[in-house]
Amino acid sequence: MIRVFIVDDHPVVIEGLHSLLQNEKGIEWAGHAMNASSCLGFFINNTADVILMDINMPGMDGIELCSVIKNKYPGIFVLGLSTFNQGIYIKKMMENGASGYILKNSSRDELLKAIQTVNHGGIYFSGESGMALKEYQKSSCTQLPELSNREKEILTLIAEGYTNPQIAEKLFLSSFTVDSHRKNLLAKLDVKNTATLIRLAVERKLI
Amino acid sequence: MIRVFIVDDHPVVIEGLHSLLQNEKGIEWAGHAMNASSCLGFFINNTADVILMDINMPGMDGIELCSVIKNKYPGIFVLGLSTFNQGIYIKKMMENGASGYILKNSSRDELLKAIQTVNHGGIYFSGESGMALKEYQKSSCTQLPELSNREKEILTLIAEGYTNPQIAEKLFLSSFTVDSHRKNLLAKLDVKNTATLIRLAVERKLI
DNA sequence: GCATCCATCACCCGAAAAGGTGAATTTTAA
DNA sequence: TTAAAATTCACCTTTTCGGGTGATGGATGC
Repeated sequence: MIRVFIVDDHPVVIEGLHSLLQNEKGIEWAGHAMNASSCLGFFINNTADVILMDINMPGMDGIELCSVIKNKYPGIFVLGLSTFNQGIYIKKMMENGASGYILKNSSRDELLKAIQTVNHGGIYFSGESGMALKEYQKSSCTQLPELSNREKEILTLIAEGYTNPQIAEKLFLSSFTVDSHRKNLLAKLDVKNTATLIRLAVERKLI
Repeated sequence: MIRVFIVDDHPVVIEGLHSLLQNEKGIEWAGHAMNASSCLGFFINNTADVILMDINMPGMDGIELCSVIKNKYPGIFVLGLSTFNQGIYIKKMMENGASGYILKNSSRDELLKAIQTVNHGGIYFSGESGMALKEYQKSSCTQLPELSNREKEILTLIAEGYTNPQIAEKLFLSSFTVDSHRKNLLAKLDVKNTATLIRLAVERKLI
């Protein structure tokens, strides 16, 4: 029996999910909340296995609530829930400990599949949101200024810990040249020093 | 109709999956291969929607094959398949474009669920492998030397691009002190300069 | 009580990075 | 063909980094 709790500020959604899940064997309706604080209040004296959590809510939003819940109750699995397919929110939700993400207009089968999957520790994305996540990750990479091959090459060597003279020796270049490329990298990516350069490069998977 | 292709060097596994899937409506058996090269050969003149791919194979392994397949045929979804629950392989497989991972001893239901999920672009992890992935990520972080709170604080500020004097000002410390912590970070994490320090920190999620 | 780690501060020195400016050649794209 | 971008090289200055060494007080733990 999987105890499911809902957090959503739209009564329609709560009702809809309730009617979808109420006759489902294996699923128990643990309760619902319409904002973050009443959700946290519920979990002081009660518990559940899976929380279906809206991302957009007044006050504390789903992303923050998710983080709080997972810190306090790591055993409860959170499934993100939203009307729209917004990669950036999906990503943030996952970074804050969610186990997956589904759309509110998902089919009953998909909803059940998602609940069952996350309930035993799995990760679930509905097809469209999985796509959106990949799209987002792609777009967040391509919106960066494009680097030339030489620049990428030098960026990689910087990340590997080589200094300008060492890179120059490796690539049969003057140390001045490497320095120029390095400065161009800082300018192009709009960062001030090696630390931020490498952080950006790793986070955006440029290397 | 989802066309499923299997790559596995164990005849038993192929037979087992075949009998599991052959009477399933919505699933079509596209074929099988027992090594990477015959798999690639198949896809020259044929296609499929989902490939169930063993991770451990003689010759080119599943991780490499997955990468090749996804480069040549991005529309085909790959589902990793293995007997054991090894986080590191799961992670590599995902980095090479797989859409998920299941264990060979998964239930028939789980297998179908996984195939359906990845077929429409979703991401699927069986409960145990999702756990293993998280475990791996955790363990790959904890095997690093532990940093003190002050060190973590300073590491974060370095990654944000602040110099020693700027950090000193922010934390009401002497610039010498910040420099000491910085050198300790380099020593503890066994890296030679800021570039490798930040790369490690971002990759291992220390910040 | 003593060892260990943390956090703090200090100094010397050489190497490296970063900011600025300028310029030649080659490649690429419009 | 012509303009733009990439690649290459050069020098100057100031700041920052990184290696080494050493010291003090406080907390923690055995």
